[in-house]
Amino acid sequence: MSTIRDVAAQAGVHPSTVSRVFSGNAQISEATRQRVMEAARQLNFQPNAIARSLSVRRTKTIGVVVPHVFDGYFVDSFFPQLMAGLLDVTYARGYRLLVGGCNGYADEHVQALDILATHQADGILVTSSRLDVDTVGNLQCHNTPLVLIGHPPAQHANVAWVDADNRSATQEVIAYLARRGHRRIAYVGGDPDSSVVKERLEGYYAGMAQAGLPVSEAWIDYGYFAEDGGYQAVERTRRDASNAPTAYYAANDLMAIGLLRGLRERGIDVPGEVALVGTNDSPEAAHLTPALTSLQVPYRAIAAAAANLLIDAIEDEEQPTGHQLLASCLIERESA
Amino acid sequence: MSTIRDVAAQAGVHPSTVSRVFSGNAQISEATRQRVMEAARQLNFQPNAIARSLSVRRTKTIGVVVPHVFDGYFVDSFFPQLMAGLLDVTYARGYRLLVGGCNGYADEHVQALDILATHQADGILVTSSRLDVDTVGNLQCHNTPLVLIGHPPAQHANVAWVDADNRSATQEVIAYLARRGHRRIAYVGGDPDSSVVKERLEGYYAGMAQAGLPVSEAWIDYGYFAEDGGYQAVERTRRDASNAPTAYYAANDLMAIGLLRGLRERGIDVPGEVALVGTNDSPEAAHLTPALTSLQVPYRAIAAAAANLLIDAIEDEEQPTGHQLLASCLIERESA
DNA sequence: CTGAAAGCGCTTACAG
DNA sequence: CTGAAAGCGCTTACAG
Repeated sequence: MSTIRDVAAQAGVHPSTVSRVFSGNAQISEATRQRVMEAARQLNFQPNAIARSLSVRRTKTIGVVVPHVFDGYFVDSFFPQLMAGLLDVTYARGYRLLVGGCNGYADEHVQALDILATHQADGILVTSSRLDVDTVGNLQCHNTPLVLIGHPPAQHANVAWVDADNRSATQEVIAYLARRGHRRIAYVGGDPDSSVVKERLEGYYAGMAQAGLPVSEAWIDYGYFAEDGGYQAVERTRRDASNAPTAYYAANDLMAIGLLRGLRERGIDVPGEVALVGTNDSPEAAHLTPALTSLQVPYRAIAAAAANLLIDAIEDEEQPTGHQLLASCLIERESA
Repeated sequence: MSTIRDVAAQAGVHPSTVSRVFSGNAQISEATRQRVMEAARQLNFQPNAIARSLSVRRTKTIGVVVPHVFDGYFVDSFFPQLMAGLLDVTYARGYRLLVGGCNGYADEHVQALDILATHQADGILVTSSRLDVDTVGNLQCHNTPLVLIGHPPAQHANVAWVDADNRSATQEVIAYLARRGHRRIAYVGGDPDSSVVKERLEGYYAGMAQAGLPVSEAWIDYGYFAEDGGYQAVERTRRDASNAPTAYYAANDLMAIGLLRGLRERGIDVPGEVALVGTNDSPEAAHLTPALTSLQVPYRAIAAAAANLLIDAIEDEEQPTGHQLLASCLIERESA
């Protein structure tokens, strides 16, 4: 690989001149620009991005760590939509995306911290749904720009974040179900430690309260975001036949599919006897029988908004601030 | 941010000593290691990865550019499985993944070249299904390690690649259909310029020939990998009712879903009157009615194998060589 | 508009 | 085992 030096020699100019023609923003006479470009072409020169990054202290890269910790992470639509939104804006704005893997929630934070601390990226997006106070604090204390996808812990109201309207959207779903005459509505929530699940649970309680409906603890279950978890929730929520739910809200479609299977096995007709609403509008939702009514969460738009917030901050050389709550949309199909 | 200098000052040693304790592989007395670590802790020091990269000429990053050019790219299971496989091995081997977007096939190659030329990554994975000779040549002439996911053009037999057994797997599917008594079998292929589609078409012809079946041009159609393309293929392939196919093989599930819709609209029963086989075993395949028989392509394993090949080459400081052909597996369900 | 120099923050032969 | 120095390949005030 040739360097700026080689090109300079070839073109008969100083290396700094070569640097100037490649960095774009400098006054260079057309004649020398030509000479330099020609020399560069001959030597097949392209500036080394790493050297440039070290010098300008900017990598044109944003980091994200993906927590493929639960079964089905790469099957659910969350991940591809997240990447899609991130790539939409990083590409448009001339950035690249540095993706790190991890092997659990704790490690997710370690990896994110590592990307920040070692300056591998100009800023970082954190998607963890299990953020604790310390983690956010640690992430913030490197003053590299940081934006969360999801809500921050209450103590860190100052970090920038963007999220879906989990609480109110869930509340709306419950209201929708109540309007259709359901009184015993179950909530199948996924990982109980995740903040989304907590927000949705709040929305569930709010929706029930608003509709004047009592809540039985037996209706609240956690399917751990997996198909089998949804399946098992059927058994657990229907032990007392006289108190069995007539409607289920599941916090992702995978669990809704498990619920559907469990209900079908018991000969319970959906939506005839029991209504079912999933979340995420996964590719399979439209193709189930009955087609699954699902709460579509705008992950792609959320990811894009987060990336924009982050890049804005990077380019303005300040910590990102503010937050955005994007609206979900209930896709009504046949199951409810 | 503190640097190696600050830590050296604090610990009363030379900067090179600090470097040595952090680089791991150097003889350092336990006493000075302690002093250095303590100083680093106090100053919250972590080595700057960019500076290190410049010095060692290694980024511990591999690049990939994702071509979200066709409708449904982020819906199909190819993309998430690809990322899953890549993350599995990059994570395990201490690498990160640098992902670039692009806005079309031509740009895909520009981006890949850019990542290489600017040394942003130690090696690159190319997933393009529309590789031409020049592109591969250009990519190779930077002698950064390169591995293709998919077949190389014939002229570049020396690049390393890993792919699914597209040709023979498709041939097997045709044989399977022929064994079940089908004689008029259609091929709905996706983007005709993509190499996968060409390989599958070869497999189709081979399968038909092997079964002693004539092929009618009317049975070959391109759905451009989109649901609607599959839908439209129904009309085009059935103009001559007496020659209408009794079985369809579609090169992805999205198109198979479109075919299913088109057939249903015409009152044609699947699998009663017409058999249908898709490709990729997308999440929705199992949940369609009838459940879709689909050729499962081991994308995650392919991506993992490619990443391993690439990282092996990077660490051995040589161009990767060889290739791997991973077996697909027909998931038999109800549609065929 | 262009050159000469110092610097970005590490690493690593070379001595001792 | 540790220090002093040169180098990785750029950028960017500072002069002129």
